Amino acid sequence: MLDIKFIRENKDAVLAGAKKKHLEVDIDKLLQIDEKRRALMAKTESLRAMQNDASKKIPSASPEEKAKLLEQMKPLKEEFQAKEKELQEVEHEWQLLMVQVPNLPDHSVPDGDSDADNQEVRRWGDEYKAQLATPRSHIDIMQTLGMADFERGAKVAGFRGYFLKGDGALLNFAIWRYAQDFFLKKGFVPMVVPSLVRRVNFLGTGYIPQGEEDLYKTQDGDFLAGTAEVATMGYHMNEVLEAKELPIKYLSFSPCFRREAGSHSKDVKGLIRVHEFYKWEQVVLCEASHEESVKLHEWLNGNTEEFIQTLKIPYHTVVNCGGDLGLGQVKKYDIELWVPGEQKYREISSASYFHDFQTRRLNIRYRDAQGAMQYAHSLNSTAIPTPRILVSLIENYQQEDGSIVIPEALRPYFGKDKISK
RNA sequence: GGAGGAGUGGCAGAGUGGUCUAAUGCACCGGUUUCGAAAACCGGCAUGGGGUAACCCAUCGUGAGUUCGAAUCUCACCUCCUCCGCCA
Repeated sequence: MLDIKFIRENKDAVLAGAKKKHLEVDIDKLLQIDEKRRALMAKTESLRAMQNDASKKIPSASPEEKAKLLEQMKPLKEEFQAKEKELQEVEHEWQLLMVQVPNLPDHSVPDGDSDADNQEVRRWGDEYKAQLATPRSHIDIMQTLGMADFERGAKVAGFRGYFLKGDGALLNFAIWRYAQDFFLKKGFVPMVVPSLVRRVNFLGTGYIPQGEEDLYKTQDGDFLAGTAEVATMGYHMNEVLEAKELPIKYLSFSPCFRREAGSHSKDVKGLIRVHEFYKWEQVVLCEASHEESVKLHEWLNGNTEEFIQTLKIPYHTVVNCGGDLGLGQVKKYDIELWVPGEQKYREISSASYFHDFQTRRLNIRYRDAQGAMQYAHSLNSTAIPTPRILVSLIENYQQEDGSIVIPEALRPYFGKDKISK
């Protein structure tokens, strides 16, 4: 959410930002409602002031004066109640419009419509790309080596269901434990966070109202989160943080659930796009400074790049174009790993910063050096998702004889240097 | 699942229908004192909104209600605590 004062004073910038993100937003209507809201506020407040004033006089008034005051207040009260109801309705309408206003993208975000227009900013590890004439897909390799079972996955869990099995399951655990050790050296506080969380957390992080169709909902009205970001951001909701404890850095683990509504025909096989997966997520709250946000954004993305480099998996990093940014994001980097079976890069990580867009909705503040309340800034980035990372790992490390070599960095966690039949 | 208790500013905590403009303490900020610090003392200090300003309005878990007037009374919901039951 943006500050209404900012929207009033920077209407053109807000409109330009929405246009860059290819999002529809009716700022004129919002400002019109805002005008109406403020006028009604002034009216109800003055009526209430009159009522408060009369109420104050009553205790010390004589019986005659008291009767007179009560008589005078009758019409006032009716008017007051009518205005207040009207104000309530306008406030509601105002709120609905406010949560639709997108955050402004950074100047450095390229123009573009979709992920096809994202721009490569770094490429690394071409020499580690699988050099086979006809590389096999991870689906083929994993099934042959007994590492995954997709047919029974579909039988048990339905479309996009999967089982990890044998070395597939163990490799998955090895990656978690390696990632844990690697990222904790960077100074994060580790957490295991809920995936089943309340609606307010999704509103706060910006996944609702716009992205509701991609969430699983329970009969109690709660939702299953698609990322640990939701619960981790909710953790400090309605709190005033100590300035000296900033930046707060969490490494959160959780299962993630995504309906993948609207992607029914995409990536229907294998581990690229599944309804249920697991993820270590980096979440940061910092002081309200653009420079600090930018610095930490680069740092978060750098952490994941560094992790991928230790695994020697070829990747490139793209800066997402305006049309590929979410409502609250100021700027986003995606890290995409090379998938030999498809001969293209596929997303593994996403690092974004939001300024105070999320913290304003979640009411997460701190007191600055001058003693004034400030909304903190928030950022988040994938640390590592499983099982998706297995796709590139397995396909790039496949050998001519159908076996897989285990990346050196993982061997202490996996216990073997090779998976073969 | 059953019974009882509680939710008040950054924190602790008083307040049970009208001087609540929310006591008090801690924390924090400024000052006096000091070579400097601690302690002590003095002063300041909730948040949000509207207004050029004086000032006004809202907020005591959330929402509705009763009342001229609600932190205080009623109802619903949320959360926490204690006990009983069940259970990994």
